[in-house]
Amino acid sequence: MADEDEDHDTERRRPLNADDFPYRSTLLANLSALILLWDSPAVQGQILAKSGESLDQPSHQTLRLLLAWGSLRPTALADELGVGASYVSKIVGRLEADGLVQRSTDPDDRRATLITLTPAGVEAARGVYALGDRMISEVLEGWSASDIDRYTALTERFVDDAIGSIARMRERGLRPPP
Amino acid sequence: MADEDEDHDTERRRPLNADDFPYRSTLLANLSALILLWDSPAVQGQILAKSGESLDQPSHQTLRLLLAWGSLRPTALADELGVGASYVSKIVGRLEADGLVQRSTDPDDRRATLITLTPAGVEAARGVYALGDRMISEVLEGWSASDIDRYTALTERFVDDAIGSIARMRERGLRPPP
DNA sequence: CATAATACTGTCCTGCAGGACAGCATTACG
DNA sequence: CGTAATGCTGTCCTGCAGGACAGTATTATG
Repeated sequence: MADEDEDHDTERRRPLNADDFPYRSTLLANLSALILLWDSPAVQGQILAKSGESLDQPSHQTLRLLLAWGSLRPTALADELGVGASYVSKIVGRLEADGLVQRSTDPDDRRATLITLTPAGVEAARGVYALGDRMISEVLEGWSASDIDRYTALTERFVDDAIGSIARMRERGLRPPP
Repeated sequence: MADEDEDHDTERRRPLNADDFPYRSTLLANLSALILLWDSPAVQGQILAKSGESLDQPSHQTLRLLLAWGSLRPTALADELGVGASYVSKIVGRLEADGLVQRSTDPDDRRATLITLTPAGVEAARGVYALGDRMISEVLEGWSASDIDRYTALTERFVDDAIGSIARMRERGLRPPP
């Protein structure tokens, strides 16, 4: 592993050509590209490497969810992750053993459990974002303050609206049209 | 399955509280939220259901990558997906059997193979995005045309810059700092 | 107060994601 | 022209993701 040629073929790869995307706007194409970029092993590998080595993907996702939504019950978590309850139980068990989350009985319904991030868990969850934060800073380097503000505000609005939209989609139910 | 109570607990869940995110801006938090939303089983389930039933997740991802980047060689694909070459071979084999992609020898290096979407594959890959497109339309329903334009342009710029940034990150290598 | 329904956990088990390796082209190097 | 390096595919194999199910605690229903 001495003189390993590292420069891949990034150069020859043409980034998204908007003409390939016959959509109402190029917005979806770009949002998708964003997600592809974020999900690429280059980025995810870095992130997992950063965030306390031993976090497997579901734990990682769980921390993100807890940071985003606050305390959640295992069932909600299972819903969100799309896995069975017993599997969630195991994930949470691991995270609890690592001292990243805490279980407590829901005072409203003492059958239920609330999963909450411990301070260490918040730290870890934020650590997950640390690289992203640096990346974003780097990306925004050439931007004017007003462009940043504008983009931030629009993204915020978009996310708010999207949350509403998805909630409506859920209410409509998931059965596909006949 | 008669009177199944479907309304989850969407209501009680407070969406992203920006104060939880001690970042330079709320941008990262919102971009992350966007990705969490997109990755949620509610959305992904819909998308997979739409797009010709039988697409498993890696195939799905492969189609997205091919649509985004054009023809790719299996090694590049393996790189991008973060899996081994032999596994890619299997995925591509399945897609080829379904008539969605086509293998051809790379004229530049006849050892190598180029994977390209067939017309049917392009169709399928676009189908993957169809729901997203509808969702975005719905989300943007209340937006003014100029806000949409502004947001689209800013997102495009952001993605372009991010692509550059990630390319630079790759060149720097992936070794974590000591 | 008895029975049923809901929320979680622990144990057991299976399928298959996905790597290791060998094999077959093609190209690069001396 | 021989030997090594590179690109892909097929076969074989394993680990573990993650479900089914039974068990326990709490709450709802009549």
